[in-house]
Amino acid sequence: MLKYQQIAADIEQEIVDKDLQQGDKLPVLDAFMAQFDVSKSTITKALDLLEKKGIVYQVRGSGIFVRRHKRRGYISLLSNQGFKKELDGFQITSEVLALDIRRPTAEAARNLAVNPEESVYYVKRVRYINGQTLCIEESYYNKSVVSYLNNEIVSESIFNYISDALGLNIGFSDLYFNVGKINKKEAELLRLPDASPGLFMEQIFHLTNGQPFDFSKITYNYEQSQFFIQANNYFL
Amino acid sequence: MLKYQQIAADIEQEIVDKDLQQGDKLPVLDAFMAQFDVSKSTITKALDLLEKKGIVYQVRGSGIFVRRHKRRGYISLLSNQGFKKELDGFQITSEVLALDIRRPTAEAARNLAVNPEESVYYVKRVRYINGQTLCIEESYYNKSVVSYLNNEIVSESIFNYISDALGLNIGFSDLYFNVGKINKKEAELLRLPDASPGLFMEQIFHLTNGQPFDFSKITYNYEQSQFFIQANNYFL
DNA sequence: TTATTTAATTGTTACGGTACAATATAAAAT
DNA sequence: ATTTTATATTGTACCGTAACAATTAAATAA
Repeated sequence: MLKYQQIAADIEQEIVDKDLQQGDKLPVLDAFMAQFDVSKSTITKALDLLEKKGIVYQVRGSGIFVRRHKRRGYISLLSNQGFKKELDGFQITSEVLALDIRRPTAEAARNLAVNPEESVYYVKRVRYINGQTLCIEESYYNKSVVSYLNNEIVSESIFNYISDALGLNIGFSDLYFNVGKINKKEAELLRLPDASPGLFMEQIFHLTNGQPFDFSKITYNYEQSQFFIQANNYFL
Repeated sequence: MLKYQQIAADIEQEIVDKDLQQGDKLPVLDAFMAQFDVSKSTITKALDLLEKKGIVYQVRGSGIFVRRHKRRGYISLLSNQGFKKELDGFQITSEVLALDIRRPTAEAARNLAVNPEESVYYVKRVRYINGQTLCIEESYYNKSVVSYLNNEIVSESIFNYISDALGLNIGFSDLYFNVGKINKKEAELLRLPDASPGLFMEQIFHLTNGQPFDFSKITYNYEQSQFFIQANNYFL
């Protein structure tokens, strides 16, 4: 792990350990320089990382402060790690409805930037949280990136598999969503009345080199869906 | 405007002018250094800014590439400028239903970090896009930041007023949302059937010094609401 | 041709330094 | 007391340098 990453992790851990709240002041730059025995620019880089992650904000002439933590139970749309096994203490489980290799839809081929003739992995899952249905998820994986998948990998975290087993780095994702009424099939899987409200999301994940490898369409149970985003103002 | 901001703006403009697409390669760092006659770290800073904004991504050993533009008609949740007058060519207008000074709700007081006894500005608006209802918006403004508001300011952009007239800098915002069914009142204002799907959003805007100044609750017309987010993977 | 190794390209980390701008604090003036 | 002015604090911009790591391209070997 690089110096600035380690320092960022240490500072973040300290915020948790000391249970610092929104607006609480952290030590000044010079203090961090002394504490970690690195140059000013390395500290600055660590703090910029924490700022991007929404952990702190910096005010020139004043100091470095803790930013608001998200409310409990909300899904952060910027963490970009797919689903984890847990969310604020709630267990997340998943049931695999389909796992096969097939021709992508035109839409999937476009978003994965693959030839429509070239077959891809297709996975359909239902996820549960706290005993309730959370969402239905249909994912297409670029086979030239994710060359092998099985039931075990899919029911665990695919993202961990890609990072750890394949040694690939997930870089960024684009996310589109809108709201509508779910259809009969979706209603059945989500155990909701037909035409209930639903959140429809499309997400395209890319490696750090820009290659898209995962195109997912997710339909959320509106009763279980609470989301969180932190935005920064990067105006020019 | 600072050097690195100007350079970022220039590069962004060039991407637009040359109509560069996802994956297209930009000149290398050394070329930018020569073009703008600045040091490497200034170019890096400009590119990091463009990366945060989701305009480009950088790959070590390979180059700097254009990132996907959002699809047309989607509202970007990270731009953080409130509503503009226009979205992808569609006119956005707004009708002011209420504008007064009152005691904040407990919720508003908490989110604005003001004393519940201390009165705040309250604004209720309906926004329209392309002749359709877009959303209902109830906003609370901290009076110690936004000391004066009138009908004209409110029906134009409050954010421009805060930036330009008051000389304040908007720093970051926290955004929460969930999906549900709209009630009778909301249905009427949005010109939708009762119990239609709706997206319910809460957003808290902060100045660069961390002070919250705007707490807004927005109910979106599900037929007009398409959203876009770009996420980056800042893992430690 | 295909695979492997080597070299060149290209962005990233980390250092050091100087000057500066925004804020906060202390001192002085009203 | 209140406002104004000076001073100290604190993060930001920009420069330059060196070494490094990931990728790509070229050269070599199988």
